[in-house]
Amino acid sequence: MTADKPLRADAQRNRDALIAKAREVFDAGDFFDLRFDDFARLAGVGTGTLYRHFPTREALAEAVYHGEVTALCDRARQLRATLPAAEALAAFLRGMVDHIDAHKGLARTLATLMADRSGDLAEGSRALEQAVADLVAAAVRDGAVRDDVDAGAVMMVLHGISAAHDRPGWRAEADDVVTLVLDGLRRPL
Amino acid sequence: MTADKPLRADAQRNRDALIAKAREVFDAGDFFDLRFDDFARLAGVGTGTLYRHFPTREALAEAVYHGEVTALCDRARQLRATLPAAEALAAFLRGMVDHIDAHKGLARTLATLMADRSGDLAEGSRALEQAVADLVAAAVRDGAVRDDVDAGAVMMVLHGISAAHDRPGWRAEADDVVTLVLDGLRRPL
DNA sequence: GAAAATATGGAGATCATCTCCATTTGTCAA
DNA sequence: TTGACAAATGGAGATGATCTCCATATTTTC
Repeated sequence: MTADKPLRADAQRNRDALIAKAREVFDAGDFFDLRFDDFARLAGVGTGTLYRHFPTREALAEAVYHGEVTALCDRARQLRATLPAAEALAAFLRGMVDHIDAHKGLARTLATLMADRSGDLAEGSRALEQAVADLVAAAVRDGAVRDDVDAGAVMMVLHGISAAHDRPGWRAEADDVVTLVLDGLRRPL
Repeated sequence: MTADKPLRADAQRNRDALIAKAREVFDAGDFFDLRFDDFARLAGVGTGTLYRHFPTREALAEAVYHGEVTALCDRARQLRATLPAAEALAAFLRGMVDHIDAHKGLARTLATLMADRSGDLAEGSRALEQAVADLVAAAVRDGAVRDDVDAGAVMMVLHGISAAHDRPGWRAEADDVVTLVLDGLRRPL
């Protein structure tokens, strides 16, 4: 959503339709088999409209990702409000693995489209990083985890989990990675 | 290298030239700004020759990656031969961070090109995974690390380190991730 | 040295992307 | 409710990158 002013109703409707259809096609794993023009058709808009809202596939992916991140941040706040800090962090990380597992196609497509921009990303990634930083900081304050590793390292690990979606043993390995990281965070206590 | 039979000398020469130039352009970060036809020109071959050896940019990336992996596997063997198992594992992981740090453009370009295929990859990735598995297994035998986490989890983390190359605090975070993983591996001892 | 097989390379065919602009739609004020 | 104005639309066609075909060149083997 542009920060400036709200879109006209028809523009908002079209943008929402594009994002919804994109999420669907991403999760089905079909996005790369489609011409972008044809994706516009699928979403019920013209090519000019598609390009006006999202000049690149990556721009579209960022918008889809933004929606995912919003949900994940809500989840993080929820956990912090209801669990002790260390448990909240653990639950959040394991919840992310569940989420990626439940939306494999989506995770795969987003990881691929955004492979060239994991760091200086849109608002989305910063918000997620802040949510993870808040979870880690709360656990540090509780004395439950070490204070010499920040959220950036956890984000990097989450990125690896998300980006390695197509490994055959992905689920078990992702669970193991979360275990290693949580144990590593508790290590020097 | 095809497993079947050796290439003719001129074909081998052209293939080597393509791979060498690709590595150079990848590390310079220019690959995505080039038309593939123009890359052929830069490498000193015709478009037909480029497409004959590497039908896609991803195919070219796999060949470049294969060279990187060969070097990394050599390094792993060297470390296993000269250090105690746990130290060899630690040195290898930290060495990978050094290597990625020294070849940022290369790591970035490879990660981007191969974003859609981290798992069922070419011979290259399997060889690296075997090398890491051997390092982990040796450390388990020494009783230095837990035996309930296999090399797949370590590979996933390494993937995250490599794929998150453009984060502003990349180096410090990568070092922290290796620390977390090593501490996590030692955790329940 | 000749024959056969394989490799080459670049013009041009193919195809996906992207833009332009005539037309349509939405919003707002009177 | 209507008209003016601004913004949005969409698709034909322009643009540009990819990819293939095949005449020619080179390598290999006997």
